[in-house]
Amino acid sequence: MKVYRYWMDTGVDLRVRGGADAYLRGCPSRDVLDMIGSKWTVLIVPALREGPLRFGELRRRLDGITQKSLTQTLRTLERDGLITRTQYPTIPPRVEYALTDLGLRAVALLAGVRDWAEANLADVLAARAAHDARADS
Amino acid sequence: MKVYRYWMDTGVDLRVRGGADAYLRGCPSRDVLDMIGSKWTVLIVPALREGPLRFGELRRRLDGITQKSLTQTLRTLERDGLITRTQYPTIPPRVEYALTDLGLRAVALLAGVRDWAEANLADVLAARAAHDARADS
DNA sequence: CGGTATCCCCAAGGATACTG
DNA sequence: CAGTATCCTTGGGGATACCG
Repeated sequence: MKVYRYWMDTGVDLRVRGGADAYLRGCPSRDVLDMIGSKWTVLIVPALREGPLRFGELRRRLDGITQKSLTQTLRTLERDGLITRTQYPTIPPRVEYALTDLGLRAVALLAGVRDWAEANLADVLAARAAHDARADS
Repeated sequence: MKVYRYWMDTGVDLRVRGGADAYLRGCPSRDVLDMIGSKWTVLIVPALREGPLRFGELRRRLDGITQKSLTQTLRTLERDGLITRTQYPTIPPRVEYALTDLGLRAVALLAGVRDWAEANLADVLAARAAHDARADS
């Protein structure tokens, strides 16, 4: 793990670690970015913060999501150890999803992203507007 | 901005703010996530931390990147106010890219993501391995 | 209720070639 | 040197239909 210590905060030549492809594919940044970059992850994980939810409850909360996308995202989150899936053998079936400790820590990460957005998004949007106003392209 | 205060840390019914589509498209989470989720942004922004770099220097540092992707990402970052582009009218041309204050603050955000990865990625990978080991699917 | 299975679209990003 | 232009591939995610 330590070999990646400076994977995104330094200017040193990254190629010294064995080639760009190896760097890019091996670097943990991809993993974590793919996780939080997933369209629904950022909504599902915080939604479970207050306690477990059933499949249908999640679907209603994320009103625009399709069954497939919800199932898919939940499976990935379960595989990555962020949530647990508990199935009760009743009829009709009842399935509950809950955050793990790791999932709870992910909420904290997302909170960091949220805080950055709240603090800086106005600047981003202003810069974008100013740039677009200079529509000399 | 305040209307989005709880865009990713609460369990309240998000639909109260006018429907899921409006929520999803209007929510700042998309903007910031698209920014940091871009494949090359997380490498370009920190690369400029030590000081300005020329186009070719960036390309060599991000060894696997294509000219198109580099140009594209730099244009987006410039539009969002994270970097500046300075062109010197010499022959051959010389173009330098540098972080703005906003860009510097983005480095801090990326550092937060990095810190999370360093602290928790081992758990994610372990969970994934354990899940895959139960290959009863 | 809580899924699978299938088809489809489209935008991000790579490969390649050309230029002021 | 620092790009633009063009073509092409890939896969995330939506729509729809069916199932234990």
